[in-house]
Amino acid sequence: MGIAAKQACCSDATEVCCAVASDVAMSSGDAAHAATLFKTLGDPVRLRILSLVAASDGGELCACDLPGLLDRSQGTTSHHLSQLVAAGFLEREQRGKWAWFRV
Amino acid sequence: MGIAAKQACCSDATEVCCAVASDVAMSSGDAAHAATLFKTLGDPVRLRILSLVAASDGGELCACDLPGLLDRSQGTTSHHLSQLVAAGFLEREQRGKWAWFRV
DNA sequence: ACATCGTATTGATATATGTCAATATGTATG
DNA sequence: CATACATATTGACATATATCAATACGATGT
Repeated sequence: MGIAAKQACCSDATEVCCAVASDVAMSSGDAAHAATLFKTLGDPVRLRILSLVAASDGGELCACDLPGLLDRSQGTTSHHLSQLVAAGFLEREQRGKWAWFRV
Repeated sequence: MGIAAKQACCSDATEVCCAVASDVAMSSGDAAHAATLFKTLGDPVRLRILSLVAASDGGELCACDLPGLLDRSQGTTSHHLSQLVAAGFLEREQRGKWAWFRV
């Protein structure tokens, strides 16, 4: 019933004597923001995309290679690329009719 | 159609001259394992639990405080704690009838 | 043993997400 | 302009997940 927090600190003080965990810990907003970043990394296909881009020659990779490398449809790879770009993990550059991505 | 990978490397060599991205990049197994860890962190409630434990006095927190701190039911908080323990982010210790957690 | 309190598990439900097929958009080239 | 090709978007569907209420489990103390 929430006794522990009181026992740990300030149980006998009438004034504020120290910070409690709920004040020091990250806010709900911070947690929500950070969680979206982790969630973006929480898919094996997206992790592999990041790894492939980072390991590619020149640090960039063409979207045209991903369906073959990942064994996923073109639409699916495009979807994952969009998420990685939206989260700021990848940058997109259109060169001719190809789309290139770098970390 | 996957032309870029060939153009980037080895296009005119008959023998192996350098590593291609798909060999250097993380394997599907590695990606799957890492993704499960990120997925565990990809929930705002679990991030807040980790933060609260880390910020708690003595670095440990009683499960009894979480429903109040997180505004979630007892069953839900227990569920998240189990996931964090299973992923190795938290350790659980039973003391009396209370369960205490540390990072 | 019994009653009580804290925690874990189960069942149910709503929402989110990964996936593909199909279609649309856009970019170069005949 | 028309055609072909690369990428993005949409619709549909199956699975995963966060959540709660209810119940089961486990430990304490009377």
